[in-house]
Amino acid sequence: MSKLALEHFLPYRLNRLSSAVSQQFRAVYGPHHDLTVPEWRVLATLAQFGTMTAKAIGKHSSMHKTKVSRAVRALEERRWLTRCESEHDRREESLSLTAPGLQAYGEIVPRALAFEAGILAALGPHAEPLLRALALMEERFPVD
Amino acid sequence: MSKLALEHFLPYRLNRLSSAVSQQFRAVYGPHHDLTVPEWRVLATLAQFGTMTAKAIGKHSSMHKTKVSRAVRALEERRWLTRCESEHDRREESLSLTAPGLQAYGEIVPRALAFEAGILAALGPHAEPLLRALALMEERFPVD
DNA sequence: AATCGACAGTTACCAAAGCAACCATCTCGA
DNA sequence: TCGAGATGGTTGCTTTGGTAACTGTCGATT
Repeated sequence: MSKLALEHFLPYRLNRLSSAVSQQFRAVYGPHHDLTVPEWRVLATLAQFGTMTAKAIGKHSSMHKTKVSRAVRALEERRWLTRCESEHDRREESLSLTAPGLQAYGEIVPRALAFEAGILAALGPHAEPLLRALALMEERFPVD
Repeated sequence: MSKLALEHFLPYRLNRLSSAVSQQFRAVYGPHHDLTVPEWRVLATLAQFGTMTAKAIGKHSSMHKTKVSRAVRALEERRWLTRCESEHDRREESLSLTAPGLQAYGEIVPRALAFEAGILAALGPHAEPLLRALALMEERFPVD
């Protein structure tokens, strides 16, 4: 009978690693601004692209529309984001960051990049191959 | 102001990939035996090591004790697992798989290995570096 | 042997995520 | 122009996961 060692099994390892990295990453924005992961993703996406709709945010950040909806509301209550009804289609809303939102983003980004750089530096020469392998796997497991 | 592209950000990419792989993997044991991920982990761990306690399962599969507790109960109700009070310490229970549990495991494992092999094959020469990088990162983000 | 702190495991409670139903609006075709 | 289906977004329900409190047992110290 074939055997399987869980600790060497790829899906398990990816899952474990992803959780650990996410949890550590929370320390980057946690202490100052208490964000959830979906909120962070909405913030980052809006900062990256400027004004856009909830649908577009969800597509770019791989989040279900309910997750986006709730994260948007949370950021709105924090005054980091404003809604503005699109004039040519009143179903959708144009979302954009406010000045405080942009400022918070500006504070988080350098630390986020430093966090990532720290991991890549620890990988040293293995960083490059890892990123290539990641890209290949992302291609194999595309966004739904 | 520094910029961050979410789709290239390592924690995001790991998280996305891990979810996608896990979801695809559910198709491996999903259709025949409807297992959750924690249940699969308990099954795999018990099959790997034979009789052991819930605490030990949690440690090996990186799961919180409540997750283990619930997965164990679910497998017990399915008659895939039996509890047996340890005689030298009545706080802990010796858990082991039943014949049906072992049989289900035996059916799942080859397909799980094939699933993993498929991914690694698609990575081709990038597989080896990926695994090395994974190991390095696991070292950097150890189990709590 | 009585008690205190540690420990295995369960349960209760709360936060987060997904699914499905829903509302409002748009588009397209008769 | 009006009706049917599609679409952006929200809300309610259910499932899942985590934290903390609890139960019962052990080991050690007295």
